[in-house]
Amino acid sequence: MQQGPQNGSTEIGRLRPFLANLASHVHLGEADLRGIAQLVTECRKVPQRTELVQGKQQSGEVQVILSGFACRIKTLHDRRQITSYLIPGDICDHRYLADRAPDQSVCAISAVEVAHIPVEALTDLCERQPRIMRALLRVSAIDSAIAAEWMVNLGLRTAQQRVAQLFCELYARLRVVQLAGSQAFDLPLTQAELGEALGLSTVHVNRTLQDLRRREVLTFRSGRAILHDRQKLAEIAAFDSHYLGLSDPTPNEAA
Amino acid sequence: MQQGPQNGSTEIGRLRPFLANLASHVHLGEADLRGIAQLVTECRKVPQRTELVQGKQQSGEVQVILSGFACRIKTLHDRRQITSYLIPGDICDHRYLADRAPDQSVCAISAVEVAHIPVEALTDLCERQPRIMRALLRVSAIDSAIAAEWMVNLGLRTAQQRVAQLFCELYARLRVVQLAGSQAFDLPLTQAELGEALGLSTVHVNRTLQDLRRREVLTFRSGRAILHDRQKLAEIAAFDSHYLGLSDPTPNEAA
DNA sequence: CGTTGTTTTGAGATGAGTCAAGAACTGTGG
DNA sequence: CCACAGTTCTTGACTCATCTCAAAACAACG
Repeated sequence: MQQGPQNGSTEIGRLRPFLANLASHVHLGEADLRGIAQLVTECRKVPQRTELVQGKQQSGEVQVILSGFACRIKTLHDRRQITSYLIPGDICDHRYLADRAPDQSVCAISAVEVAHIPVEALTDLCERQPRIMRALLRVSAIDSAIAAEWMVNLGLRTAQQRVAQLFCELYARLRVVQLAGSQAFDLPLTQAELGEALGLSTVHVNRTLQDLRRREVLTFRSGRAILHDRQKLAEIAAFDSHYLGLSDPTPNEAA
Repeated sequence: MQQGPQNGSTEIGRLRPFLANLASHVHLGEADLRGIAQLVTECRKVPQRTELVQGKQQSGEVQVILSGFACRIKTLHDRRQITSYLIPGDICDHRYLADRAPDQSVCAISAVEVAHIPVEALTDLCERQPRIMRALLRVSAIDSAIAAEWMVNLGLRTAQQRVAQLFCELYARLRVVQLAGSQAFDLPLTQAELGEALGLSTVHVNRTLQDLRRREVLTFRSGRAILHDRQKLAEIAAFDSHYLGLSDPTPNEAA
């Protein structure tokens, strides 16, 4: 299950979502991609419900989701708040940038493949390739922007709107890594897990989903989401994708 | 009102809160401080309720709060969500690190003094002084950690707990910049503004504050907060200051 | 086919919101 | 120093979105 560094191209294959994510913000050349791929020291599969990162525990490695879904979690008493969903291509914890221990734990929702990259090696690479540093900073900035949007969700939106906005967001993010079709995508979450992210009880998530289904806007069933009417969904959510920074990457600089 | 670069020491005086903030995470020497101070191109006072930063508008400058209070805001329809409070020493928007336009606007709550620092000059300085870069990244990481904690607030805590946690947080943060006494601090917010941050209606904030006052835990009145019983307040909030990263800075490296 | 986890339903409870109006401040100008 | 206008804070009464509890209906799976 553990594997040493491979020849670049194999790793590039596995890392595709991550590289796509980075490249969607800053144009990266073949050399950059290979450079990143070569830093991967380990690639492991973890079963669902496993803790990938323990809060308050520094590790010297960055973990990147290659496949499957995970989430960041904060716990209060015995209740959990999901502070973000991690999809393929996402970095588990951005605090490595500041050389700090994570303040949240990360938990696999489905079975997940993660790549490990030593922080030090990554930092070195960044020094040599500022483009890569920029890409990492942008990814991190977007992470913050998503957090802000989630605060709006929790603070201002109704249950309907929260669900709608979350599905809009996930659709947009999954498209970047080619994991969403034109109107559907896989999303291996339970309604309980949706509730933990949206600040709603499971029961209420259920009722809200039923309603959206009845209105033929969104169907979410057995791990698959179908957006029957994206227009309408975005309207309900008052969704403005701007915060996801999905505009075109800064113009090409080199190949 | 606008001022060119001054000799270092004057600027260091004004910038004290910012420098204290940075230095609380990474030890910085005199030279570092002076270096930062010299980058300030402008120092302006703005009246309360002024917009300091416009969302979606890139400016090439970082703004730092020197005195007074401000907040970041996201708007939905015509309702506002305050996504963070900015106190002296805080950076208005961290997206400069990623060369991106801010995605939130920043608004002065009280009259505020802000320093402007050109991003480019700052970036240059960071390249020469990695310690400074590290400090900036940590400050930004803490900003994210605060955001996560606010999500817990909005998603999991009751009105009581939200208010309690917010006051605990502000107390801790204000202490860093020497703006909180042992059990009281100035906080020029209205109850409505508290509500916009906490996801509560003004009326409910009012009732909650009254309750905390009656129980002799916290008094918040005419812009001043008195924490009669910090212990109790922290208990109510289930406050764990860990996320603020207030531990001692990494050990001294140079002067 | 029993076990376990997830989704649905129903019914009743409640925290927080809304609306509306009055009281208490704050600052301003005469 | 007072009167006035504009906020901000309080209160009361009523509504409502969402929660809790509890049990039933489904699914998935070895």
